Amino acid sequence: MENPLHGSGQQPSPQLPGYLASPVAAAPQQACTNPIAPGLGAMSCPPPAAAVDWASLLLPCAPGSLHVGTTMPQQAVAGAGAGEVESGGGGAVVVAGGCGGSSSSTSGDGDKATRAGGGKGGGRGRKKASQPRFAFQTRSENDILDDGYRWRKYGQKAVKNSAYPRSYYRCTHHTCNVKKQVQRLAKDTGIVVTTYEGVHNHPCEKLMEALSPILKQLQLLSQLQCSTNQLI
DNA sequence: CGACTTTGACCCGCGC
DNA sequence: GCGCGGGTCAAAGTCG
Repeated sequence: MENPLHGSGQQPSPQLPGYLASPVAAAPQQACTNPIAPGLGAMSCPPPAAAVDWASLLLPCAPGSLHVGTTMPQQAVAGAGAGEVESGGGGAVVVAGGCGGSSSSTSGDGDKATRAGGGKGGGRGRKKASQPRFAFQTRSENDILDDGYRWRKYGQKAVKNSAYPRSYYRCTHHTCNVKKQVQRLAKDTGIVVTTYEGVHNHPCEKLMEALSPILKQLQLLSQLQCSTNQLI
């Protein structure tokens, strides 16, 4: 569910699992509101391997790559800040910050990794490294959407003007600094707004699991072809 | 026992 | 300068 780009003719962002970008059937009980990725509402839905955009998944982030779903029927909101993701009900919204820090909606004070301040809370990474950022909505009963990556929750905050809290997740991969925020729309509690920030610098785990048997078959085929050529 | 979630406190940016 | 709201940390608790 989480690739807002697919279907727009754009190359899906590498940081989002390509299989989620595929127009696969949604789970029966989950009507995805994202016309670009109609299957993205299905948390329990296994990756539809046949429809995977493998190439995009394995690509590293291309700074400056497009993140906005241009074919969205609803608005695309620049700088999807927290709580800024809204739309007329039912429609999907894709929000994009610029890749490479070109258009982050936040104050853009740079990466304060070496922030002063000790004690509890000292050195907290605060806003806002300019990371590529996009948000989108899915209609789902599940807040947590299985995008193929592993996430660790590191915070939850009550959001003003919303009965539902916002949850903060971070990719569990050691070298990966991707974060995402998950929040239900106040206007339509059936809609989950997910905001990704950053770019995965590692392949999707589930993708690799799905790929491994295919790769093995490819190896076998390649070997077979080699031996066939030798015979000829 | 490691990985993960919960939760309160802390810090920072921004608007007034 | 102050207060608010958002984002993050980290200790404690939970789970497999």
